Amino acid sequence: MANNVTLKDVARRAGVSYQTVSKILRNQIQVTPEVRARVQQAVEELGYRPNITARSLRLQTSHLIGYSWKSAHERYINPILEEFEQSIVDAAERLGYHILLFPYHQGPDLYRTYEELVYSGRVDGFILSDLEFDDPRIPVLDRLQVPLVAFGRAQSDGSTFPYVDVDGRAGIRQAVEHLLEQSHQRIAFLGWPEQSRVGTDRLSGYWEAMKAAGLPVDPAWVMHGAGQYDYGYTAAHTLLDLPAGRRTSAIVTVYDLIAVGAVQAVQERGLQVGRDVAVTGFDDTPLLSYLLPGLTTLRQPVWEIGQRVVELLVRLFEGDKPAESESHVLVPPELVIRDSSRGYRPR
Amino acid sequence: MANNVTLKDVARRAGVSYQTVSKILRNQIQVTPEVRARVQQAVEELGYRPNITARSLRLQTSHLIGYSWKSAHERYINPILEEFEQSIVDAAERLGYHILLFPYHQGPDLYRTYEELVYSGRVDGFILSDLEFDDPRIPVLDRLQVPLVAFGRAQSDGSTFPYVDVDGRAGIRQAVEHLLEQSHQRIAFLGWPEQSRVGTDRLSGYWEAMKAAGLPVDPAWVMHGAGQYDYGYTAAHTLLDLPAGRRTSAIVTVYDLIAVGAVQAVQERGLQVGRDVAVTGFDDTPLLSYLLPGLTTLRQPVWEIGQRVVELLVRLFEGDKPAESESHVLVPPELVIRDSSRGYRPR
DNA sequence: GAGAGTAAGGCGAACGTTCGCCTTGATGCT
DNA sequence: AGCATCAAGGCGAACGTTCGCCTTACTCTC
Repeated sequence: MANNVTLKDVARRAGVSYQTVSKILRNQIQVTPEVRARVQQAVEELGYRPNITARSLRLQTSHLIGYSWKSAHERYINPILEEFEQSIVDAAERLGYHILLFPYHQGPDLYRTYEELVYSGRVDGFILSDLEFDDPRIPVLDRLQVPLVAFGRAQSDGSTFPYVDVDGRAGIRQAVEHLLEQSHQRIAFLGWPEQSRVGTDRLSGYWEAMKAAGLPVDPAWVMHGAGQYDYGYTAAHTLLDLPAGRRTSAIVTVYDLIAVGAVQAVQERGLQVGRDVAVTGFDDTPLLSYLLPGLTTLRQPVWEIGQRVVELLVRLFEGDKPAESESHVLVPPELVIRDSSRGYRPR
Repeated sequence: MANNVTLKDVARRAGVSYQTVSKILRNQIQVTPEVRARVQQAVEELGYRPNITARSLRLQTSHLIGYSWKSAHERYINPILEEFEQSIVDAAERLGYHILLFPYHQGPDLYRTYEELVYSGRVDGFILSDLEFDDPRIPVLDRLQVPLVAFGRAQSDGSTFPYVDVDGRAGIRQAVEHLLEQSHQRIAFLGWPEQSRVGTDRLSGYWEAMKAAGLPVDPAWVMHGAGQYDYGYTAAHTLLDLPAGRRTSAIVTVYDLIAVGAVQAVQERGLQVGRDVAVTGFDDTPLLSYLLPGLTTLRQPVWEIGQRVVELLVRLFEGDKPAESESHVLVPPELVIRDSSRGYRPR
């Protein structure tokens, strides 16, 4: 239970009215040094702390931010999210807010749940992560007219909520350009299903880089799949089965685990990763470095994204209407070059 | 910003006093069916939701639980925590609470920070995870006299706060017994540093099982180390270097990544894991299953622990004084038997 | 038909703040 | 001396609930 030292207690001890104490503590009023000192002392002696609930009621703001993310299904793990969470908590704290957990589980009463949280004054706004293609949360929150910033973009339909996202296109472009520098010419792309928002974004980076280099792309090189390890494994085998003239010497993937599957396939063929076939991943998954130390990959600037998401949201709370360029932010990932894409020797 | 439909608005439309509306909605009063219907209709039409802040102020409880965990250092990842977080959010929601994130960063003003949160009425109590040997949070929160339940135990000094923890001793005992059944006789234990609370707990499970089986333990078999992969790797090599009569045929470890290192060492010797040397881990780390599918390990019942932690905490809120056995709970992990401990053929 | 009992709902107060306006007394100016 | 000015701090009200007690009117009982 909260401490029960209130303004009135402090006031009584300091011999002033409690409203005056409130104003003194927030520097909203000028008083004689003696009075200020008396109040300060009373505060210390009694251990007074302003009651946040009362303040929230009066100010009509909870200083709480709801964080909605997608529960990991079964034992799948998203390495990104923990760092993101840390980052938003850190930024929120810095700006005087706290983060309330609010996992998103699909269901018919989605609207009801959010409405509840917002109309009951529980939270001032939301941070969403794990946005999906046509995420159902977006229309719901749009309708509620509540401040909201997302990590990631949804489908580009009418609603244009503010977001901060990784520039997957620029990332993949970097990866492909890096491979081109290593004098690869035939480069495959293991992407996600065609409906995937993130997947198409990353794919376009591939196209851009190939086009800029003036290189032709064999349709067989571009694949779309839903799995992780297994998908990478079988897709890589398919690529390696192509006739010599069409066979790729490099495989760009949209996710580390897909890359791991591909590496496995390459090795099973008796080929050496890097020297014979280059492979790149995406995310720089922490644990992976123990098991496959040499994977070239793209590291998402998760910490920075978290910071910017919160800063943007707080600006919205304050009634700011940020410019387009400030409310739709893309941050490029960092290419981490390791052995899986080095030392290519064309044969 | 919160909806601004209040009890008074509903009351005006329904033609009753607002206090009556409040009571009707919470079923604290009997009214004629007509009045109830009028009120219900007004609620629906206006979209009334009780203001949580006002309720909190009146009831002197925030219905918020602070969750304090240790920020992952650098790129280390704790696979357990995400599920734990999910679980406590789920349980809290079920019981009418929400979880407020409050990462624990070491520092001199630790006390101040917690005091702030408690005395300001921000949270009703705390859940702690990642307890360390002599965790600094414990005395602080002890002094604040705030309801608190931990996932894990700290050093057993005076303060005996409620906790729910994995029974590491029982877990390791299970693992060792399983190996004994596979007719292993010389079993090594790769533990954590001697000061580690969790480490000594798990070690005692090893001793118990070996003693119960009446088997001698060579001091060289029991190792303490701080690392992860590297530690497992070098420790296993050391064990395999022992003279034939003292060499172990099984290696029990306290953490999956240590086991992975050990597996690597075993394989480098040209030995086959399982058939020649058995290895077991701890945690059933999700990603690992992609890379080392056959590792026998102990799966922590994280979901169940989260549920029980919250239930216990809510009981404390309600003024319950749970019995010793209810407030110090140990849950045994589940032994997941895979290939790394099967098919032993003594030579 | 008077008193007691009960059901339905009204009313004031309180939770601990913050905000805007008001009062008081001292000072300055002409 | 008379008036305006200003600094210091008091005071009432409001934020939206919940709680306990009170009033009113109706029904039952002998």
